[in-house]
Amino acid sequence: MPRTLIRDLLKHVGEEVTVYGWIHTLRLQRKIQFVLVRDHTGLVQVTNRRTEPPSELESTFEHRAPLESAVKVTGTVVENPVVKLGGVELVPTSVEVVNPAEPSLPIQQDSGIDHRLDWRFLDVRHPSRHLIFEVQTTLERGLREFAYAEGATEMHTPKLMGTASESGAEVFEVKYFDRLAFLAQSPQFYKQMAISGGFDMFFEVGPVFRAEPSFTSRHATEFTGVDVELAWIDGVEDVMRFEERMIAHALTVVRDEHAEAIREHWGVEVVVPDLPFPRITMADAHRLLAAHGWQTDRTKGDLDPEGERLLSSLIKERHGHEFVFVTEFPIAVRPFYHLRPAHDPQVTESFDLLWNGIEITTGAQREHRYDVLLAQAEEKGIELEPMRPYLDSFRYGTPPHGGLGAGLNRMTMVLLGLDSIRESTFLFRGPNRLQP
RNA sequence: GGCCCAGUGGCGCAGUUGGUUAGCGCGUCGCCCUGUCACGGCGAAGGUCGCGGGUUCGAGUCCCGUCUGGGUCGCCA
Repeated sequence: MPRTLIRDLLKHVGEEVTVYGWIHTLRLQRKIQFVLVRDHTGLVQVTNRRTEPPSELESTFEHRAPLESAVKVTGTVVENPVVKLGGVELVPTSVEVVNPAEPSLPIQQDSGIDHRLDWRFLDVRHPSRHLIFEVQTTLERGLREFAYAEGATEMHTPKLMGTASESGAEVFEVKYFDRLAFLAQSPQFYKQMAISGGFDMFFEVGPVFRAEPSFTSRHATEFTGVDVELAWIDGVEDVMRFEERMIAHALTVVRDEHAEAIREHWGVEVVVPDLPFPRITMADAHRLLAAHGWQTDRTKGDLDPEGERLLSSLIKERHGHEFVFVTEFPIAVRPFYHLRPAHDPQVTESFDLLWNGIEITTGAQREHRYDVLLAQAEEKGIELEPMRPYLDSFRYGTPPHGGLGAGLNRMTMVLLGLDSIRESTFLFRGPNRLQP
């Protein structure tokens, strides 16, 4: 029998079908057995009346199909309003235990996150956890769809690098035959090189590695980055306009496809944000926050996590908006390749995008003039020779450009209101976790 | 890395000012139960309370050390 997906059973009332899935719940009574079978599309109640003598099928449920066993159930789809789950039930004619689970599962739904991560494959079988990754797929697809429609080329840049790309301190070293290589902490240099290479719009979704021993609910040592780079821009505003439209599109797709399931499983309403997103300069953000009691010992002018949360809540109060672009970061907290505006050389043409208090993006217009780029790198005390190939790419007509890097797992976390990036990462990598 | 918190049967937790056989829920196993839908009922198995040391007549409980994990800060997406 070919497979029928559980969500499609209503189309097959009265027919004999076979569903493939896992034993979700067993409710075995004297005269009748109720067994919930789950596949990735839903749950169905398998209803089996006991017979005298007991059928093969009956004793299978009784003794040979522990919870989470993989099964194929063949039976007739019967409409029955008494059944709360979808109003249909499957009256089985045969059950094949394809692969039994061991009795007594190592985790349950309310197990701690760390323990669940040890048994992640079991954890993500649960419908609400499964949904996280369905949503993340749709979110990624929405972002990609938009970029494609705008004319982007999706590129794939190396994750092995011969030199540390930016700061050096936060990259992983790996053995590379008889020398050292580094894991890419962003496609930054490569995507700019693509702009120099004549690609008008660069798009990449790929792994990003950070050797930061950060112990927070929003950090990982490996995560999925969404990178965009745009050529021939007139200013950083073009980058922000691109991103807000891209996010609004992606969230529209997510809402259309998952709003109901997200409400059911996570109690969250998917909000498609209005355009444009609110914007505030870092200087204004400081003034606004100071007026609301924010105190910081930071001297360099960046926001701390508390400042980010407070700013987001103030913006939400004033504009009813979950997003806010913070612009014009001071040069001290930005890398050498960010463009400095003529009107104020102490700031950069850059931004962070906050979503409900969490930083999900950093973006900027880049310095495309070779001599200025060199001067800014030297000013930051950066060794030039190791990044010669990058610097050389600016010597032959690089157009003005800018772009952004966004964290896909962070976006999913904020979207669903999850309390940790561990939840929105299938197999999390952190300072204390390399397995599974 | 700093600070804070936690570690008790397979899982989630309780354990009162240190005091007999360390409880509860879920799960597991056995028996019972005419439609359940968080199914229900009865019974059973399963723990040297993270590890090491100390205080005490007596430590899950107090002290020191250590390991593991969580939260937060720094840093960032």
